[in-house]
Amino acid sequence: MNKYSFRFAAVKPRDEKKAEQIFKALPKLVAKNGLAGVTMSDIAKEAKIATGTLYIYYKNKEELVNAVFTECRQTSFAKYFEGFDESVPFKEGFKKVWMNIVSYRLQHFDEAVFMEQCHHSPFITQTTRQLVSEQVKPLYGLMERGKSELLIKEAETLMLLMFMMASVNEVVKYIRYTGKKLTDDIIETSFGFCWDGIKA
Amino acid sequence: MNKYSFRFAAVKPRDEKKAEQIFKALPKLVAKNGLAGVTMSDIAKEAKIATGTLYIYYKNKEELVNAVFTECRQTSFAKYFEGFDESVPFKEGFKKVWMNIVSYRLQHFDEAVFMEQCHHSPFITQTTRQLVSEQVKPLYGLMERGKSELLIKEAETLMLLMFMMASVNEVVKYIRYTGKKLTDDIIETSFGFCWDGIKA
Amino acid sequence: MNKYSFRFAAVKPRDEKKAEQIFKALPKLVAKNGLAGVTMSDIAKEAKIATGTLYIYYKNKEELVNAVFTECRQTSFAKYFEGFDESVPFKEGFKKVWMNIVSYRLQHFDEAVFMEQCHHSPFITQTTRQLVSEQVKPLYGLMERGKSELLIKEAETLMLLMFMMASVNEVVKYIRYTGKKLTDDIIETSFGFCWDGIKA
Amino acid sequence: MNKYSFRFAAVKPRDEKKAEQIFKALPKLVAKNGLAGVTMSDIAKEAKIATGTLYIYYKNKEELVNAVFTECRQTSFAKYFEGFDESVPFKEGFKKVWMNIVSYRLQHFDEAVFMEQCHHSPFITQTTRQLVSEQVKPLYGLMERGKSELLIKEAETLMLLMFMMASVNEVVKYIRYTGKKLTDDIIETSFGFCWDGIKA
DNA sequence: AATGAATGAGTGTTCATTCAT
DNA sequence: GATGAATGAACACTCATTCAT
Repeated sequence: MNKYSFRFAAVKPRDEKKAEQIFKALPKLVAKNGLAGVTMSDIAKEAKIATGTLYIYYKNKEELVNAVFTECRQTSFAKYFEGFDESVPFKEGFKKVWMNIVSYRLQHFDEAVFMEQCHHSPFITQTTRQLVSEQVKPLYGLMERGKSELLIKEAETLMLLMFMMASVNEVVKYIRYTGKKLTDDIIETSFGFCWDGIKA
Repeated sequence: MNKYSFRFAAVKPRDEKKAEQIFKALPKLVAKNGLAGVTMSDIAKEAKIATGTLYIYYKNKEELVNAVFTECRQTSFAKYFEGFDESVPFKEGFKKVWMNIVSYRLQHFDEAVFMEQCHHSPFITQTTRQLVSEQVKPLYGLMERGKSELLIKEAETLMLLMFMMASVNEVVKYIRYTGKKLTDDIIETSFGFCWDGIKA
Repeated sequence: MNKYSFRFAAVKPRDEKKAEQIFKALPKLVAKNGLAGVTMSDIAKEAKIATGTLYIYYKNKEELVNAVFTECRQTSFAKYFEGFDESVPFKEGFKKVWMNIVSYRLQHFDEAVFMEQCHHSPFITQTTRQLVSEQVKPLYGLMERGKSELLIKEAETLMLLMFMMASVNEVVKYIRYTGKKLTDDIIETSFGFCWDGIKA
Repeated sequence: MNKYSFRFAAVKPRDEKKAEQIFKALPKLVAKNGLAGVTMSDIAKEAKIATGTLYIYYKNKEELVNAVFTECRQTSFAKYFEGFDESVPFKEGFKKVWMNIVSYRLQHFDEAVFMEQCHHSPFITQTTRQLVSEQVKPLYGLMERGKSELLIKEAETLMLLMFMMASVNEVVKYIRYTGKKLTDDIIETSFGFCWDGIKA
């Protein structure tokens, strides 16, 4: 750099860390107080930023909630097939996925509660809801493979899937509300409920 | 002043019809707008009374929500064993109860949504939550009879129960979100998931 | 009234006095601080009511400003022809109206300032602006009579009218900014400017 | 370091081009949205600079508004006597000035609106207001010459001047609100109002 | 008891101003 | 100097609650 060079004015760029803080703050607060009880001021305080700053990242509360909701789902669905191997026998792969979902929801319980609360809230827009149905597709594929291998009951895929998710939610709630550790025993019992329920 | 005069009558501290209107208004509104979006003014309007009148029946919003929540649960649990006959074989009785729950939740879907929304809301007090566990007891008894007859897996009753309720919720959601009629086919499939999952 | 009669629940009706207080508060504040500087909280304080009460009488700030603006104009235009007699010679009648306007604007200077400020504000809607042009019609009629009697220059009525109002505003501002009394001398001089300017 | 180095030069404390952009932006925005509706961010955007930069040129919003207001008045008053020749007969010179003012205000209508809006705003300080009265002095001189030549009514100079400006404003508004071209006819009529009003 | 106008604390949001880059 | 993200006080507006009728 010399006298002929002009450094273009440096600008403080949007801070990725702040986006992350906001993303973490909302589910935590919702799990504690319900969507009803969370204010923008609460979110700002939890994320350790000023209220005004929230509005740099999101146009308003609705957009903030939708964005966090969408990202929550994306992040979680991304994990469901982690370590899943197409080549292993169906039941083993299915259990892997079932277990992945249980693990993720237990570790991110706040997010799970947040997403459940969002479902009937006026904040979540139709656009956001449509995104969700896209994300479910890989799970459909899995279930259909099970049916084609004649290992799974010949029922509508959506019903099978909803039942599977219901069983997942059941373990997660059980662990959370009893405060117990997720032992192998509990896993086997719960997965047993699920598998025996749907196996051909 | 005589027996026909009611000026100082202590009776009728409340108009049962109004209480009923309030009781119906809240779940309806919550199902539409989420607990977050329901105001006392909304409730009054839906119940066709004045806002001030709400405060004659309930001390404040929290008490109103708790009261309606409690009554919702009570009313619904009261129906679960309707037409249940101790003397019929276990599976038949179990299916009767399972079906009762499904039917009630479908017919009173707003109430189901309302209760789900309440679960993580700051409105529902600890006292109210404790009431709930009382109501569940008859279901415990049912499940334990199944275990003692060796028809049901030897798992913790709470887990079995939660799994049963999960399967109920699954059908209800399935019917609601697909908009389908609750056909015998769907009933058989769903109950099949549940029964095969827990049967010994 | 007897035991068969039911007094319908008495309700506190909208208080006309409050509407009046709001109507007076806004122009006063605008004259002091400009439309730019007036908040709903200021208006409420000046009208000695709670901020929330403003929203019982008006849906929002825009409606409040438009309503007060419209009423201001109506009230003032209503006074312009007070004591005006069609049968007196034109110049005399014209002077009466001119003087009425001057008097009114001096006595309600705040309102005059308020209305001027509104003119270029984003608050005043197109609907409100259209109302204004209706109110001007009687003045048009007056001016046209002057022209038909060949006492007034043969110019476009609108121009004559605007010039007349300009001369009114000039006296009003003069009195206000110098702090002088409105003497006969000043009246004669100012009206002279106006009359000599437009007389045939 | 020598005379060709500017490192510590006190010169160019500000970029004249930026000052000009700011000066143009404010009246334009005020004319569109009213003083009430103009934000520092709006000004920055319209002037194509960053908000922070505004604070390099002006300490705060009040100073900015006052500075632009003052400059507006200075620039406009500077034009009023352009092409004015002391040696031509009074009426001709007076008309020249009257016409200059009309022309300037029509061409810079935004500035005229801006200045009118400022008059009752909390932004304009007493100091700024005093500056204004200085600028008017040449107009006083003009009017007094008319009186001394016995061409103008023997009235207070301030009144004559205010009346003259009122007539100017009237034409300007007339042209703007009707959307008409400023024809010779309109000029003659309007100037006629003014001149006949004040001529001896 | 019933009403709904009135209240004012609290909400989402904006915006003048600051500050790290 | 220039930038625009960050700040938080202040705004328009809402809503649980009170109160005069």
